[in-house]
Amino acid sequence: MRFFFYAPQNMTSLTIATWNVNSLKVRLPQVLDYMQTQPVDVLCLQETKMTDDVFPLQALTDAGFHVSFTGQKTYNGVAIISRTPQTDIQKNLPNFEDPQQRLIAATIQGVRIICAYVVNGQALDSDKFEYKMSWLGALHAYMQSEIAAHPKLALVGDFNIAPEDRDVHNPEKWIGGNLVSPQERAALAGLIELGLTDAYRLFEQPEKSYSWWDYRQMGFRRNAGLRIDLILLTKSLADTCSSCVIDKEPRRHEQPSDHTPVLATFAL
DNA sequence: ATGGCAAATATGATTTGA
Repeated sequence: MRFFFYAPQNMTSLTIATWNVNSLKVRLPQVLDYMQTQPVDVLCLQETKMTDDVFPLQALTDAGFHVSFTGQKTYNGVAIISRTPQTDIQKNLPNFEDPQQRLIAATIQGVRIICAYVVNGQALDSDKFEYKMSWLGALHAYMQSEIAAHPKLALVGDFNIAPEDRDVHNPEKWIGGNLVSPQERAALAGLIELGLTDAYRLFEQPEKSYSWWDYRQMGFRRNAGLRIDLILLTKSLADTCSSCVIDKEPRRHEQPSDHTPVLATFAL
C-alpha cells in the first residue's frame, strides 16, 4: 500500500539557493552533491574564481543541469545552475563598465533571478570601498529597470553587507566598519526601497543566524559569523514565498566554503 | 596590540577575502 500526495493543479514549488563557494574548482564535488541530494531547483554561485574556459560545464550538464556563468582568473565569478532551462541570460551590469565578473541574471520558470557578488570593499578609506559604492549605485539603477520589467524577481547573492546589527555576531567590534557601515546599509536600503523584501525576515528565525563564518579562530564553532548572503524578493514573488532558511550543513563538511547556502521556497 | 585560515598565483611570499 502506498500513499500518494497530490499537489494542487497549476501549483509548482520552486526552491532558489545562493552559495558563495569560494572556488568552484575546490567545491565542485560539494556543489554536485548538493544539487543531487537537496530539493534545490536553482543554485546561484559566487566566487567561482575561474575563467570560462575551465568552468566545469561538462560535469554539470552531464548531471542534467542547465548552467550559465561568467568568470575571471583568481577572483570573483558567478554562475547559475538550474534543473530547468534558462532564458534571457545577462552577464554583468549593463550600465557599468567592469572587468570584474560579479553578476549574472536569467529567467527560470517565469522568475527573473539575479545572482550578484557585491564588492567586498576592504576598508572604508580604500579605493575598493569607492568601487563598492559605485558598483552598488549601478546595481540600483539596473534593479530599477529589472523590477519594472519582471514582477516576479529574486536578487540573490553575497551582498557583503550585514543588513542589521542582529546580523553581526559581535556588532560592537564591527560597528561602523566595512560590511556594516551606514553608507553600505543605506545602499542596501535603497535597493529595498525599490520594492524588495529580505526573504529571511519574512519568517521567524533563530537568533544569531549567520551565513558566513571566519575560517580563523574556529569562527564556525564559536558561531562568530555574519549574515551577508541574502535573498531579496519583489512583492509578487514574496507573496508566494513559503520558507527561507540558512542551511548550515555544508559549512560542517570537510574543506568547506566559509559561506553556507541560503534557500527560499516558493509556491508558484 | 597582532594574527590566527583558505585559495590562488609561474609555489613561496603575497594578495584577497569578510
